[in-house]
Amino acid sequence: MSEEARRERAERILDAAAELMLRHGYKRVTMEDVARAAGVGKGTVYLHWRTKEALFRALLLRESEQMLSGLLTKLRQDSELALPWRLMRILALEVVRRPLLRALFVADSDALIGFAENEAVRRETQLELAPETRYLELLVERRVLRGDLGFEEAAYLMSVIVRGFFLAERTGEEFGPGLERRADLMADAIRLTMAAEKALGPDDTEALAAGTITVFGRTVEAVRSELSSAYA
Amino acid sequence: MSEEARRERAERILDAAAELMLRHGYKRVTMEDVARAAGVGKGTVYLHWRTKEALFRALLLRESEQMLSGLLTKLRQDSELALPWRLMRILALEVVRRPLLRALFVADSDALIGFAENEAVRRETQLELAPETRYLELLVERRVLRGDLGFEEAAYLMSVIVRGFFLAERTGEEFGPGLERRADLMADAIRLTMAAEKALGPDDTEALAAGTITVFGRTVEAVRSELSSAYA
DNA sequence: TGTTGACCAACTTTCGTTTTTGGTCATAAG
DNA sequence: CTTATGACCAAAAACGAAAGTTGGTCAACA
Repeated sequence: MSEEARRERAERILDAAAELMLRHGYKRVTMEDVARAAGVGKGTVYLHWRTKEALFRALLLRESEQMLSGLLTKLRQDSELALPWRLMRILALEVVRRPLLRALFVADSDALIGFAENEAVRRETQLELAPETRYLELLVERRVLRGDLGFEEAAYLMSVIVRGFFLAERTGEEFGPGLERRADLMADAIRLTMAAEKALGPDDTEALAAGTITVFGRTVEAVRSELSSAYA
Repeated sequence: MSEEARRERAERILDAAAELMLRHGYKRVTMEDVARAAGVGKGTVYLHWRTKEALFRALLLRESEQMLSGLLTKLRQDSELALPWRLMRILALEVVRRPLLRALFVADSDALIGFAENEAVRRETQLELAPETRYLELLVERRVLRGDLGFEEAAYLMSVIVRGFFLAERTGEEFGPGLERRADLMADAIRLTMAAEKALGPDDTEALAAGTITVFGRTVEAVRSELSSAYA
């Protein structure tokens, strides 16, 4: 079978799995369901992924890959997006709008019951895959942030605000401000709490963008290479 | 039996319940355990509280009452504490330092398993008992906050930051900054994101403090009156 | 009048049985 | 020969009856 055909089949299986996972949740979906929905035999699914967990992990990785690719494209078009308040805003929105990623971050939906319970799976799958730390280091090095914030303090603050945002998303629409506005408010919170007194010059912004692209580019590469094992 | 003796007995039962709850958690503690530890018959406990849930609810209310009383005392001594960044800092620290309240807010400890699961219990027991909304209205009226923030937006932001803080407390000490520093950073986040451009004058501060004392005073009164039913 | 612990219905835990399911592999198809 | 499949199996999950607990009551007692 050609590599291309294999790839297509893997995608078809992932599509089927995504559909089923959103409808019934990880636990209720059996490997046989997935195989049937994808129009292949059960054994065939195992030619692509060694275990059920690996299959659904790939599903979330694919979703992350798409999101990060989109992010990188936008980042290349507009360097200002590398500023943390811009980047976190767009990232938050992209995550919240993709049901599977939303389920992973917001940890609310039933979709992941029995899957993301597993703290190990979660930690790994969430894009803690690397970028967070390196990106923050970048921000400190480039003096994007208030000078009196050390790396760990910056990491703590970012975590409080961003995770506070996702936590709030759990309760859904019971807040007054709509989704976009909520994201704006979170972005403002980051900027006002963490931004250096003076704005970055154009050159610095470019440099930051370049670094950010590198960091996230590496992550997306790592994600892709993990995914590709299912294709070839 | 004298009112005073009743009160003492109720306190003794609560002490026993607190001790046991911290050691074994809500579910594992039986009413008989509590009665035995308090040196009374099981029926006697039911002379004070109609149900197990009511007993443990009272426990958390008593804890809240103590915390809020302390807060009010400090607030009367220093009007500046009425500013949200000062108030939330001290409140967060007081909560985190009291094991039972900590368990309630951080929702991590095993102590509350089977009790605070119950979203109803939780919502009511957390000091959402009233002050949050009124206090925020006060802040908006008194122009303590940025003028471009409506009430709902202010409420949203406050919720994101404060709940983000408590969420972070869940993971314990894995963060770099120590507890006090974490509280400071949260307070800064509130001030920088939400404070009006210009600081309040002394008179305004006094007025805000007075209002805040009223709001929290009412809450603490409500808590006390709920508690007193168990005494008399 | 105030207190208690035996009592009971309702809930939870336990444990043996049945069913389902993730994963394998001998076989069939190409 | 390579690739795909579904019958098959051990292990895990779901089920359910029986045993054990526990929240709450109240007749008896102090």
